[in-house]
Amino acid sequence: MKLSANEEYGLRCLVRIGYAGEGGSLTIPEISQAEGVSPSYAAKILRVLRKGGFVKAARGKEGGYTLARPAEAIVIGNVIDALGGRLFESKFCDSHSGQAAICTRSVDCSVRSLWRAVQVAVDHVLSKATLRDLLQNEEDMNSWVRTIPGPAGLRLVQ
Amino acid sequence: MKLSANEEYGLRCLVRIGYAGEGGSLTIPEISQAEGVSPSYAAKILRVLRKGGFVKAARGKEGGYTLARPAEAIVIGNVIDALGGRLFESKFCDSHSGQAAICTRSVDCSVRSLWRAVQVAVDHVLSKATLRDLLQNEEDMNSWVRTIPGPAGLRLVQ
DNA sequence: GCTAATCTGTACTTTATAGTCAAGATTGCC
DNA sequence: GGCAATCTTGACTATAAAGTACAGATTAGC
Ligand code: FES
Ligand code: FES
Repeated sequence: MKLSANEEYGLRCLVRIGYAGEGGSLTIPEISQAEGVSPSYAAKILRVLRKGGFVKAARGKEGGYTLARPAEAIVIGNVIDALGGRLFESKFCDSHSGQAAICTRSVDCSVRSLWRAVQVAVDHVLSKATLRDLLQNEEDMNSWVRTIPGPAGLRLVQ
Repeated sequence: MKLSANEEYGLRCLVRIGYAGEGGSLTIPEISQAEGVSPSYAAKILRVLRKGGFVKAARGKEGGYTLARPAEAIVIGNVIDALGGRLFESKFCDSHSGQAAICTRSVDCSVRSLWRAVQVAVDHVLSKATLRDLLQNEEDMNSWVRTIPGPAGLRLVQ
């Protein structure tokens, strides 16, 4: 259960573009340098973000990437889904092997129920966060996190 | 953000051994067949579970694997940590690149705050689940999940 | 139209994960 | 002791993910 490189850098690139403000744009070399990844790799990641509909690209001189929508309309959960897929999806149980009593896939499996619960917990946080929320400093973000109803908010406070 | 093969099969193997009951034991060929993985691979996974202190192995004829502790004393969160590591740990931000305003690693990063919140949400589910909880059918497990305070429980009900 | 800056797409290389294999060590039983 | 069933270990191969390279297409400005 790790973040993939796509997820880690993809989200950071998106935040970086968001920092450029309404209509502001950044080029691949700029993003690349800011995030400390190679231009080639940045291009690869930005392609995913573009295909996901989160950024728009302008070619040619004076080109660059800009947000496809206002930051508050970009839900982080959707971004992560585009960059790295979900932890648990319905087809998950079609792909793994094992027949007997536990994982009869689609009949009766307590493990599946647990994964589903974890996915719900993750979604609960990521579906509430928008890019707008990430365009603030860590302290403000921590305050925001505490506003999430439920444990994620509560326990972060310690 | 995917489950690794270790996590997926490791947990299922552990549940399988749990099904053998108090003091009951299973051999690698048995586990392998039940879970539909090769004996070699089952052995590799069981080694991780053994080193994590979740199962004990007996060699020789009449050997096999058995739970190292009662099922209710095995917290699934710990099992997953042993099998696949955590989503977010403090050293996470030491390893990624990028210097400028967002990810100054350890100074001020809203993204980090979000990952931390996700980790907390995951822990909230996995730290409450024990192997005992998984030794029941899916319906009972769903009921159990609903007892988790907060969103994971609530939203699974739909 | 030319040039330089930019994105786009595909193919490639490198590295990490997944999965296999075989030789060795331990134990119970006869 | 000898045998067969079992776990243990490290090295090996295969596959997927991460990261790079490059040739092509688009655009602004002159
Ligand atoms: S059937 Fe998918 S985890 Fe058991
Ligand atoms: S410093 Fe680690 S995610 Fe930004």
